[in-house]
Amino acid sequence: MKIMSLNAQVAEVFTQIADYMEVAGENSFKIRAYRRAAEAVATHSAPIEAAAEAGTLRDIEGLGEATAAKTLEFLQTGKVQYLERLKEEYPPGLMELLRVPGLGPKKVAALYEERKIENREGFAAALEAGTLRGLSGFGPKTLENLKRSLERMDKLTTRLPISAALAAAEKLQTQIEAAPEIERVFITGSLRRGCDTVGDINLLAQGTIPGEAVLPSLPGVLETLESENGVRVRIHPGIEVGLQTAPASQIGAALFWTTGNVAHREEAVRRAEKLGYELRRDGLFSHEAVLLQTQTEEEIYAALNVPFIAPELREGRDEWRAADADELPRLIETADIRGDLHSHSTWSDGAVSIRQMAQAMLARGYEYFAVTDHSKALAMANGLNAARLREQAREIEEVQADFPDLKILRGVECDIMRDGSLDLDDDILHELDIVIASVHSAFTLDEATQTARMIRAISHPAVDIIAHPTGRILGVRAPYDVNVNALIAAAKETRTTLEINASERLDLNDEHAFAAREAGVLLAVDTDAHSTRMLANIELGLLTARRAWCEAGDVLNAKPAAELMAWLERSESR
DNA sequence: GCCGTTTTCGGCCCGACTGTTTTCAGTCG
Repeated sequence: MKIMSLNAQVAEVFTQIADYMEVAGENSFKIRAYRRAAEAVATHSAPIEAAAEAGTLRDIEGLGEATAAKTLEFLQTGKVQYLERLKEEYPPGLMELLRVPGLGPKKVAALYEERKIENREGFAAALEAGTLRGLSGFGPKTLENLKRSLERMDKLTTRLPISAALAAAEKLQTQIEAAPEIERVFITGSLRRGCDTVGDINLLAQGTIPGEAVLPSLPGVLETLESENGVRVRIHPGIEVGLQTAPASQIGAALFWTTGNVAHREEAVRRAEKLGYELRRDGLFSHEAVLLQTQTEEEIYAALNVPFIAPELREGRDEWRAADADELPRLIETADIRGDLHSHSTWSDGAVSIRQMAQAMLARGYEYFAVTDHSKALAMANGLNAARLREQAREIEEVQADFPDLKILRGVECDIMRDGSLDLDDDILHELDIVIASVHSAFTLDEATQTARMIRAISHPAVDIIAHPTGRILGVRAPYDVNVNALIAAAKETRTTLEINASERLDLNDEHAFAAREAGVLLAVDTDAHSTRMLANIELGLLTARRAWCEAGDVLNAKPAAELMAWLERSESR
């Protein structure tokens, strides 16, 4: 479930072609070419339709004669015949099977050709019935692992990741605000609270015409649904969007009401009652039913005798008590972030050079950033060994000379091996300014083994940050089995920082980050940027940090450069 | 299918792990 730009849609076409070709057993270089084309279009910094119009598609590296032609075909007709033919040849359900960890193209082809299995349901049924025994390549252990894989996949969320939801919501916001008699549109609900995934998108319009007059006629709306309040529609490709409207005199109450969550709201209603008020969607009323100030949310909280409670805190957790005690955190903000400590360059699998990344970091107003390319175990990502890291140091030095106002840290994202050892020797690790360690393999270890593996890495004196500690990718990969509380305890003891990875991972999630912060573990909010446009994802990480009640002091990369360097040195000598 | 300071064909293409097809094919990142 994704809201997609044309770039993303074209990229999706190429990815699908590549997937079908895998199952068809096509030449692997051809498949790679389509995957590269997908990557090229997805990360192209301008709308692909602009390049198509200007006739410059072929100038995009990774697009050649065939892929440029297919891009044009898609932009003109909304389809690519080549893909349509592949879809006729193979059941689309096979592509879903390709996503099952442990099933690759060869096994999926075997399931289809030897057992006529066409989709995940058929596969699950065959696993259950034991009819796969005797099929070449499907021994008892493989079957057991595949069963575990399916169970793990069932735990995957089907909710919309916040990145896609925000993009969709902001687009709708602009469209609705263009309507006459609508003054302003607010994003509300779980999206406003910064939840990492959302079930639907809720909007609130300040205006005098009902939502029914606007929302159903917008482009991309598939159907209009039943709704008690306002109007609800389903938009392409299946997300529900609700729109309520309120006049300016009621907008504060409506915003408060629709933002939720329910527990937070109910407590507000109870408190209002105690004070002799009635808090409703359309305002805060006294006994005499006189409308009190509700043009802003701030006025509602003031009437309830507490300071304003930020949307990210409204989870019915502990925010009312903290508000009573005047102990609400001064939540971290974008302006508090001084740098990004996790980024990639073309030295490994990044899309841009160190120099380009430096320019983008400076443009964001950062004081510093760390170049943290992959280590050698991630061979596919062209990970670096010690020799290449030393070579890279020379380039960093060159770039650094041209950026006097930006401290460039020499770092690495070092793979944590299966046994918890690191992929690089201590001598090179100690040469670096900063070492991030992370897991990119053996996701299926049992919890005790996985936890011990990671604690060994956390305890390594050279390791400063553990990146994406649970390995999840929203909507793609469930977290591996690991005891996060044990990781937090180990991080606390060794003064290791845990990451809130602000990409499509949001890992740590808000609850784990909350626990880490409570334990006194420092967090790093990093984008793991593989391109300059990904630097904007810092906002998503900050929402998670705010949901974890983080103040600037809880976040490593909110420290000024000098303090950061001092912290890194201290941590080196621990 | 893409690409070219190796320029229009012939490279691209890594390395670990795992289970099983008992000598290596398939999968993963």
